[in-house]
Order: sequence, then C-alpha cells, then structure tokens
Amino acid sequence: MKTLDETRLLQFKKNLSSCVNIKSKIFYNKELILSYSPIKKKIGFITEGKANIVKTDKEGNTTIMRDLKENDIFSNLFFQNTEDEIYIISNGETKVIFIDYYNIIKNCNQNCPFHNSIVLTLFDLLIEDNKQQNEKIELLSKRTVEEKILFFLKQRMNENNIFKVTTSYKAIAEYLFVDRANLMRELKKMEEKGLIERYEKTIKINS
Amino acid sequence: MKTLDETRLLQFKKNLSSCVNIKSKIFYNKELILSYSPIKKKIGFITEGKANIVKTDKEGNTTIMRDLKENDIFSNLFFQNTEDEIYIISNGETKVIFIDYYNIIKNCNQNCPFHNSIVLTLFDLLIEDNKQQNEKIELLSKRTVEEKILFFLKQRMNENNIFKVTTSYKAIAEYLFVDRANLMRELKKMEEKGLIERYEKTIKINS
DNA sequence: TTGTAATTGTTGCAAATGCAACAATAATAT
DNA sequence: ATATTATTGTTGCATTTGCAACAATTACAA
Repeated sequence: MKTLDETRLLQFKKNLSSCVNIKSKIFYNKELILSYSPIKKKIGFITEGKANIVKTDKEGNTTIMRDLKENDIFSNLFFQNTEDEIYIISNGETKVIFIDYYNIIKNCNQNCPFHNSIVLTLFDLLIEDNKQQNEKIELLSKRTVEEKILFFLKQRMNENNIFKVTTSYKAIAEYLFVDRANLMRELKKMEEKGLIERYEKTIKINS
Repeated sequence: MKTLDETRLLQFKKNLSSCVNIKSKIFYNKELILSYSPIKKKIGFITEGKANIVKTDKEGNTTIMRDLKENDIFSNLFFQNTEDEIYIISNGETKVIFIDYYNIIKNCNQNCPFHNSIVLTLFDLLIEDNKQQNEKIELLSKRTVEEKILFFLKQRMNENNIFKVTTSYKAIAEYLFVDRANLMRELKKMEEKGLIERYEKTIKINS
C-alpha cells in the first residue's frame, strides 16, 4: 500500500497555500536553489523538474550527494555546518515550493483544519526521503565499481531493462563517487562480459 | 537554537503513552530489534543504549549502515525490499519504544491534545535522522581511507580531541566500508605522519 | 557559422585497496 | 583453569582504482 499517492500530494499542495506561507519559484538549469543556512530554516518541495544535492570539499572536488525529482522534499535543516559546502542545484527547469520551517512547527493562526494533514504529509515525505538516502548508502556500500554500477542501473532501469543516460557519464561518476575514467573502463569490461549492452547513451542490463 | 532538547523529548515520551499504543522492550547484546517487513510498519525510538543498522548482502558481507544511540529514531519504513537483508541489532543493553505507524497517521480516537505535538516531535526526530544520514553519505564521499578515518574521528572525538574505541576496529571498518587490515595499516601510517597518536584503544587527533 | 567549452573514450602508470593468511593477544565460555 | 572464540596487528601480493593526459566527438554560444 502506497502512502503517498497522487491524490494526496495534490491535496497537500492545495492545502499548503491556504494554511502556511509559501513561496513558489522557478529555476533554470544549474541555478542555486538552496544553500546551508543556520538562520533561515526552509523546507523545499519540488513540484516540477529535477535537482541535485551537490557537495564541494575544500580541495574543490565535487560530488553529487543525491538526486531529487518531482515530489521530493529537501531542506537546509538536513545539513550540519561542515567544512564542505553543500548546495541544492537545479537540473534543467525546476519548480519549487518553499515552506518556512517555523510556520510548520507553530500552529497557524487561524487554527485551520489543514495544518494537521500538512504535517502528516511532510512526515511521509521525510520518510520517503529517508528511504532514498538509505538506498544511496546501500549503493555506496558496494565493494567494487562494477557492483555500484549494476546497483545503480537496476534501480533506474525501466521494465525492458533499459536505462537511458539523460545526464552525463560525468554526473553518474560523481553520483557513484568513482573516477569517471574508471567508470568508462568498467562499463567496457561489463559489456565484454555480457552483463550490459550499450548503444550510445542507452544501456541494456542483461543480468 | 536546538529544536530537540531534553525537556521536549521527556514530554514526548510522556505524551506517547497517553495517546498512541506503544510497546517498550529491553534488548540485550546483539539481539534483533527490527527487520524489514512490508506489513507491520513500526517506528522505533531508542530510550537507552545503542544499536546498529546492519546490512548483509547475498555474498555474506556485512556492513554497518548506521549507528543509533539514545533518542534516535528508526523504522522498517525506511527500507525498500532489496536482495540485501537489513536488520536493526542491539549493541549492548538497549531500551526501545515501538510505535505503530498507523496509530500515528490516523488521529487517535479521543482526539487528544497530545497527538499534534507527538507528530511534530517525530517530524523533528526524522529531520535529525536525515541529518545523520547525510553525515554518513558525506563520510562515504571521502576519497581515501585516511580521509574517511579523519572525518569519522573528528565527528566523534571529545573536547580534548580524544576518541575511545568502545566497539572494535572490525566494527569501525564495517562502518567505513573499508577493509579492516587496510584500516589498521592506514592508522599506523597516520600515526607515523603525526596525524594521530594511539594508546591501545584511545586515539588522539592532532590536526 | 564558427569558435569555445564540455563530454566521451582511451591509455599508461602509480598508488591505494582488498584479500588471504598468520601469529599474538584478549575476551569469553565451559 | 582451560579451552574456545574473537580481536588485533602485520605482511605479501594481486587487483582495483584514481590520476593525468590526450584525441575525438558533441553541445552550446557568440
């Protein structure tokens, strides 16, 4: 049983605007959606498009911590202040709703009937996010690059075992936390072993 | 400003029992607290002690996905059904409160004044968990074993830059997703470089 | 359209890492 | 007390991986 169906999310978006203060905004490709801030605690909700949580360490290495898509939630509340810089960056045209955290935890003035259901939906959205994070940790727990690639592909392939590289191999390497050259090398090996087949940016998974 | 202080958590525990059905249970060392289940959706809350989220893949490799401590939340809702087996295992004597998920999302019968505040606290506990997961992902994004060790140690050292290995090096290696022998080797190198000092199971971090 | 930037594909090489194996020690159970 | 099991510490070796560098191709902007 799915807890977060379309109907509920639609209701959520409707209720949001009548209960708490929200701000909608459209971002174009590679724009900064949100960065760490200890003061302005915001929760974001993607209504259209995609985004990445990107980390840059002090040596300048960038890694993609997570990808976010429609109906995903994010927040600067999720990040501690570290030496690394963490940003949410749009990936193509992206529509976002921002919700003020204090608006959520304090009941709204008019004690509206929506507040409860909004918090419960946010709760379920957070659980969903948690699940995705665990998937990422599971991916990173794989011992070899080949295992990482297979796990990644199987998670994202369609019913015909096809995965299309819509971003770039560079982005995938950053997401897997592996060297791009090595990713290419392993893909070639996997093709030779018959684990996958490649036609340009389309990958078929055989196992 | 801390959102989850002692007072609030105390209040949370009190309210819980008067609003929703909970079950308290004590676990001894290395007992199974929770496993994946698509049917019985439970949320757990650790009131005393420690636990680990442990994953075993089909080859039998075990990895520690997360450690949990007092006031941490966990749930089988956080995990998808994968080939790998995921368990929550107690680490020493551990006291846990179990909350039924459906009890949370449905308002309690008597429409008690506590329900709201409980959901909000659970919401903040989830945010806290999310933060910890991001820290783990950040740890795993480190490129070398040395960087991973340093990040791990700095996160856990006390105000005197001391970290005491209370578990075992084996457990640390599993948590860092690295080979134990290599962990030992790197620790030795780091000691030679002057980055750390070791006296048995006590590590002093110099940088 | 043409120039510039980004991505893809490839390779040699050095360094990092995991694996296997073993002895020494510590912890635990009988 | 003694046996058994788990942990620690170490090493050689094969493999994997990242890094640097480059050409070829593709995408994008002026």
